[in-house]
Parts: sequence; C-alpha cells; structure tokens
Amino acid sequence: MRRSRADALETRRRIVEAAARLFRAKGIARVSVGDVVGALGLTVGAFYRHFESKDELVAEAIEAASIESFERQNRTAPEASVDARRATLLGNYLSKGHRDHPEQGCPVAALGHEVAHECASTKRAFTRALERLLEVVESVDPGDSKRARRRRLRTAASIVGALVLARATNDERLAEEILTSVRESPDLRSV
Amino acid sequence: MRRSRADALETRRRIVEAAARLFRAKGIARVSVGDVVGALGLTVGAFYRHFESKDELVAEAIEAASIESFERQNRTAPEASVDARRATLLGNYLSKGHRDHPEQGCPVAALGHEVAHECASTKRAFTRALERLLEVVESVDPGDSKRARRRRLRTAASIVGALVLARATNDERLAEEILTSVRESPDLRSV
DNA sequence: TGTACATCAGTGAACGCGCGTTCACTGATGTAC
DNA sequence: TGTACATCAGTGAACGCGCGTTCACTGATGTAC
Repeated sequence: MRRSRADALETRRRIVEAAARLFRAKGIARVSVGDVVGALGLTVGAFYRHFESKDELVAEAIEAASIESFERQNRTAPEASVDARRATLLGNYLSKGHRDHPEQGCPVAALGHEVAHECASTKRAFTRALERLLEVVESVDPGDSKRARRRRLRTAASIVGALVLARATNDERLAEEILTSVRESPDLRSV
Repeated sequence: MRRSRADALETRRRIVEAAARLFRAKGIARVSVGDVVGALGLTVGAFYRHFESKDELVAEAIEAASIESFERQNRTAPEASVDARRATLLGNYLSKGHRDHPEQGCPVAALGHEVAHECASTKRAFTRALERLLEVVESVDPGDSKRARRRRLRTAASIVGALVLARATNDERLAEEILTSVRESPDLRSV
C-alpha cells in the first residue's frame, strides 16, 4: 500500500499538526504515539516511517504550534496602532477562549511546566517558542532600551502565569479575576 | 511484621512528604507509586494500606507541599517592615535557588501546568495552594481595595510565570533575565 | 510507451517494560479474658 | 499480670493494561531499460 511521495509528506505534516493539537490539549505525557496517529486513522507502524521516536515528534510539534500561534498573532490587524494591537493581543491571550482551548493556543503556556522535565531537543524547541512569544510582545511594545526589554519579559511572565493559574484552578471566579487583573495591568496599559 | 499505630501514622506522613518532594522535582506523571515508597525503603503493597489510590496521594502531597512552603515564607523575619519582607519574599521566590530546586519550592509553580489535566480532588488541592500563595502575597502587600487585590493577583501570576519560564528554557541568560525583570518590577517595588 | 523490478508507506501483530492495583502471607502489636 | 486470639503494617509476587518500539508483510509507486 505504498503512497506517493507527496502523500507521504502530507501524512508527516498531518501527524505533526495532530500532535501539536493533542499535546497542548492534554499534555505530552498523556498523549501516546497511538493517540496521535489514531486521530488520523493510521496505525503506529506508519508513525515510525516518518519519525525516529516520540521525542522527535514532541520537538517538531512544539515548533509547529509556536509558529502557528505566532503567525495568528501577527495576522491580527497589522494596520492598527501599536496601542490598539497591544490591547487586542492582551485581550485575546488572556481571554476565556484561550484559557478553555489550549489546543489552539500558545504552546508556551500550555506546555511550560511539562517541558521542564523533557529532553534537550524539547527544551530547545520550547526556548524558540518562548523567543517567538517575546517577538510578539515586542511587536506591541517596541523599544531597544533595557527598560523596554525588561517590561516585555515581565509581560511574558505575567500572561503565561495568568493562563497557567486560570487553567489549573477549579474556582471559576478566581480564574476570571486573575485574567482580568493581568489584562488591566497598568504596566501594560500605559507602556 | 505489624508495626505500632504510631509507626503506621509516621509511615503515612513520610509517604506524603516523599511524594511532595518527588512530584515537585519530576512532575506527577513521571513519579510512580513505587518510586515514592521505594525512596523510603518500602514496597508498593504497603502503600495501599495507607491510601486508596495514587490520586489520593497526589491531592495530599500538593496540600502538604503548599503548607510547608507557606509556613516557610511566614517564618521569614516576621518583625521586619512590610517593604523589607516583600523584598525578601520576591528575592527568595525569584532566586536561582528556587528555580533549581523545585522539590523544596512552591507547588503552584512546580505543578501548575500538570494539574490542568488532573482529577477534581487534585484541582481542589491546587486551588487551596494558590489561595495560600495569595495569602503570602497579601502579607507583604496588604489592602482591602479592589486595586490592591488585583495587584496581588498580578504579582502571583508574574512570579509563577517567571519561574515556569525560567525552569523550562535551556537558555541560562534568558532565564536569569526573566527572574531579574520580574524581581525588579516597579509594580512590586513601590506598592 | 511498455515491462520488470526495486522501493517504501502503511498494516497488524508482537516485544519488553513499567505502571497502578491486588492479594495471600507473615509476624509483631493490640485486645479480651 | 499472663495467655489466647484477632488485627493489620508490611512483603513479595502477580494481574491486566497501555506504553514506545520493532518487524514481517502487502501492494501501490517510482525507476531503469
């Protein structure tokens, strides 16, 4: 049942895509290789035609999720003012939608903690994802000064932390309070 | 080989203590019941004399880690001024030591992401841990106003996010930059 | 353009392994008399 | 206080299960002539 080269490449791409979604939704450890290829109607044997190991898939999936998430942010109203785009970005990032749908969201917030225990290539992919998130923040809060750089790092830490906490608590009111508080941070409103 | 009641209770306590340490160090999914009791020189059979399931242990371990962490923070120089204690707290929380030793640190930062996928009792224990962290923040940034409350929630999100990012990246310079930026946040220096 | 053969994408079953959990058993501790 | 028996903390081996990975096989695709 050999497929054409193009089909094979497409299969590989779809495996990475499915993994990027599933890992963000359920966490890396809770998603098996079988879960990923099963979502595409394939068997695990097929997986090892395309990847050396699950670790290889993890690194690629983080990379893919990061690029997807990065490009979505950059697509948002490129003609608007920096202030307006910053407000939109924060609104999206700290929304209930983002909290409730990690599978489409930022991989830094979705996988941050788990990556602390993963292999070197995964940590490398995660670091690139974090750098991409910082680029997004920079696009709505530019500046070459040390102060501007530190403000951006604070912003990244705040929004990731807010999302992690809002997702982990079972107290709906507290979760919303956290997201609102960071969204309306004076540090972010008047840059 | 029955042991006395007191010994049995002590064994139970030691199991929770070891679990609190191991879960924070390696993550919940990566630590087995055997790992926990093995660290105490016991066999898995003994574990089920004390706990219904691993889930029960997880919830108790989070609770224990939270209480331990909370009490350590409250022990820090209770006679000093609020400003001095806030500086100490932030310095400790955002230190390299805390980043490199999650097993003794804040369970909210260590387990935040993983808990998003765990069972209800674990989420409940995590929420209590988060509330305890907010109490610690309140002790160095008191106030009944809505503004003060929001500032504390921002602080919690920032410091947890900073630690999560600093632990997940393999870029040592970036990790230190993140911790320093949040530590020196104007939002936290001049409350 | 047609034919013969090599390649390899995907199947399906198997592997060794570690997991959470169970259970028959041991023997020291607790208790009733 | 001493004896007889019940309790139960801990052992050690087993269980069913799902995991990551491997492999013989199939048959459509790619290639050399």
